Amino acid sequence: MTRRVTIADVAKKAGLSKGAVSYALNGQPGVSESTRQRVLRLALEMGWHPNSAAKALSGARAGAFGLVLARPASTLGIEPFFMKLISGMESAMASSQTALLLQVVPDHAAEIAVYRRWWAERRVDGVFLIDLCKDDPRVPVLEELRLPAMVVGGPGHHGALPGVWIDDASAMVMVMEYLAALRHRRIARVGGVPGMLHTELRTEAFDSVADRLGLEWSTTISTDYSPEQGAQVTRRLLSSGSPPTAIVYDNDVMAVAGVSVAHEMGVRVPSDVSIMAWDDSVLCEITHPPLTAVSRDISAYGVQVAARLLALLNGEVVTEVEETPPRLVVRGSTARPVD
Amino acid sequence: MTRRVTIADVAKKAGLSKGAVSYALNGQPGVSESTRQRVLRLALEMGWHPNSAAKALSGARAGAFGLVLARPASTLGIEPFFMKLISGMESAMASSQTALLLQVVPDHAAEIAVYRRWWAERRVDGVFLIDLCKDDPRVPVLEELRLPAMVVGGPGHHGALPGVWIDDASAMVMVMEYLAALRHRRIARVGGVPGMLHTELRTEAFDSVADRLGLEWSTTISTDYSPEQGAQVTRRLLSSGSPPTAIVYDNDVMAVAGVSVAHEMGVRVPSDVSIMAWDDSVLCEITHPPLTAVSRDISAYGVQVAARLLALLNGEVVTEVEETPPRLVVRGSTARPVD
DNA sequence: GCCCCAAAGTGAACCGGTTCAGCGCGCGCT
DNA sequence: AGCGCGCGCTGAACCGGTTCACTTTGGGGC
Repeated sequence: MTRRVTIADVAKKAGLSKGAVSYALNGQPGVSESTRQRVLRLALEMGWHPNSAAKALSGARAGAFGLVLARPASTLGIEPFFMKLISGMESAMASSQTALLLQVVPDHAAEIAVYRRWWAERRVDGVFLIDLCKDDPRVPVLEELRLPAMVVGGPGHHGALPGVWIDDASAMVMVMEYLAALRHRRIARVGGVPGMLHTELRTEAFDSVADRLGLEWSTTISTDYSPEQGAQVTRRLLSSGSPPTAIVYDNDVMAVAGVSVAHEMGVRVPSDVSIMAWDDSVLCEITHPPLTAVSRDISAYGVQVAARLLALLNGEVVTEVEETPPRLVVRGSTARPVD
Repeated sequence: MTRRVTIADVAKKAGLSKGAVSYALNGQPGVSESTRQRVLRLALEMGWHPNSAAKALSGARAGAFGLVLARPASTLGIEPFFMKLISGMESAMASSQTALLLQVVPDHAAEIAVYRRWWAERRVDGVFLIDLCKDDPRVPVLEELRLPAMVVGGPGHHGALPGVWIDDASAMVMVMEYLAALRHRRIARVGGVPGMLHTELRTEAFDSVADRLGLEWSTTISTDYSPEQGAQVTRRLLSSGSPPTAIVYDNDVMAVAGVSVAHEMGVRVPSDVSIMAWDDSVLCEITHPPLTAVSRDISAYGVQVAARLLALLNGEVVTEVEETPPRLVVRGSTARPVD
C-alpha cells in the first residue's frame, strides 16, 4: 500500500521547500520559470494530485458546487431537462476542477436545510438555485447566508442574487402567433406547477397574447407536470362540448401523454387537435405524429449558468443575463384545424 | 461578517480543550456523560458544524461517494432509472452525512480518469460502478486503486468488488413463459447495448427459454437503448413478411417508441402485436394502451447499494447480494394474438 | 566598486479538525 | 495508610496544502 504522494515528497525530490513547490504548481510568482517547469514535470512523474481537503482547509476553494433538486423522484426521472442541464454545468466546471454535489430532497424546507449545512461545513463554494418561484423563500436564506448562488430562472424574483433566464414570455408569443396563423381560435394550455416563476410568466403571456389576438376562447389548466395529470386534463379538455383545436403543454412529458389520450379517444392529431410541447427532447420524436415543440438549448443553459457562478467566485461582477431565446421546432403535431 | 464557529470556540466557551470537545461531539470515550451533554448543547447553541475539509484532512472520511455516468446526456435524461437510483442512494446516505458527487462523462476511459483523480484527491470515500460490462475494464482499475466500490449489477464480472444485482435471467424466464402461455410463438426482443452484462444475461436467458419452449421463431436485435433505434427496429420487425406477435423491449423508452411505430403503421396493440417493456415508470402508463412491464424497485436498489457501500467502509465484510426479483405488471399491451 | 532592488527561495504559521501520550486525582482494595 | 488503576481531561503533533515575512543572490546603474 503505497502512501499518497504529497507536496512535501515533491519538494524533497526537487530539493526545494514546500512553499516553492506550491508556488510553482499554482502558477504563482516566486519561482523561476525553469524551476517551475522542473517541478511540474516532477509532480507529473510522481503522480502528485492535490488533496482536495487540504486545499479547502487552507482557505482556498472547496472545489465543488451544489445542486439541490426539490421535486419528487418520479417527476425528476422522466424530465430530460435536469440531466441536460447537469451535463452542461459539468462541462463548464471541468476546466476548473470543480465537482458537482447533488442532493434530492422532498421540499423547499429540506432544501434550505441542505444549503445551511453545506455552507456551514464549507462543502461547496456555491450553489445553483433551480425552479425559481414567485417570492421564493430560498432566496432570502441564500442572501443571508452569503452563500454564492446562481439562479437558474427569472427574470426577477431572485433579489440580489445573479441569475440566468430564458425568455419564456416571448416564446409564448411566438407559439400563440404561430397557432393563430394556422387559424386556431380555441387554444388550451396545460400548465405546470402554479407559483413557479416560469409557469406564471407563461400564463401571463398566454393570457395577454390570447387577448391581443382576439381568440374565441382560451384557458390555462394547472398541473404538477406529471404525465398522469397531463393525461387527465387532456381527457377533460377533449371531451368537453366545444373542445380546443390546439393544446399547448408546459413540458414534453405531458404533451406525449396528451397525444396518447387523443389516440385513445379517437381524436386525430393534428387534424382534430394540434399539440405543442414545451422543451424538445427525443420524447417529442417518438410519438406519432412527432411533436411540434418549443426548443431550448438546455445544455448551453447549464454551461452558461456554471460559467457565471465560476466568474462570480473569481470576483467578477455578475448580473442577470438572458440566454438565447427558444426556437420553434415544427413537426407533425400541429396543423390548420379542419372546420 | 461573523466568522465560522470552530471547535476551538466551543472548547473555550466550555472551558475544555479541543480534544475533549472532539471526543464529546463524536461519541468517543474520554469524557464524562455530563460533560458530553453540556458540549453537545453548547455546540448546538453556537451553531457549530464540522468543517468537512478539516475532518477529511485529519484522516477521517471525505464524506462523499462518487457516481460517474458514462452515457450520452441524451439517453440519460430520459431514462427514469438513474434518478430513481440516485434518490434511493441518497436516502440511505443521508443518515451518515454522506454527499453524492456526480459526474457525467462520454466514455469509460474518461470515467476511469475521474476515478483516479477523485481517489488521488481524496475527494470521495468510495464509488458506485454502474452499467457493468462483460470483462469490464473499470473493475481492475478500481481494484488496483483500492478505491472502495460497490457494483450495481451482476452476478459475476466484477472481480473481487462487492456488488448488488437483480436477477434479470429469471425475470426473462417469467416474461417468456407469460407470453408463451398467451400462445405467442413468434417473439422478438429489442435488446440494449451489447457487451453490457445485463444485456448479455437477458440475451442468454431469452435464447435458452425460447429454445426450451420450442418457439417457432425468436430473435434479439441490439440497439443503443435510444428511442430512435427502438422505433427503427420496430418498423423493420413489423414490416417483415411474417412479423412477430410479441416484442420485448430492453427498456421503457424503446417500448413507448415501439407502440408509436405500431400506431403509425396501423398495427394494433395488443391484438396484432403484444408489447412489453423492461423497467416500469410513468412512461409505461401514458401510452395507449398502457404497457405491460417488468417492474423493479429501483429506488430500493439504490438504498441497498448505498447501505452496503457504507457497511463496507465500516469494515464489515460485504459480499455479492441479490435484490428482490422483478415483478411482472400486466397492463393492456399484451394479449393472446389473433390468428 | 558600491549600493540598491528585484527575483528566487526558505521556514514557519495557519486552516480546523483527530488522535495519542501523558498527567492528576479519586476510589477501591488489601 | 499505601498502592495501583482507570477515568477525565490536557497539550501537542499531525493531516497537506497556502501564504506571509524574511533571507540570500545576482545584476544594473552610477
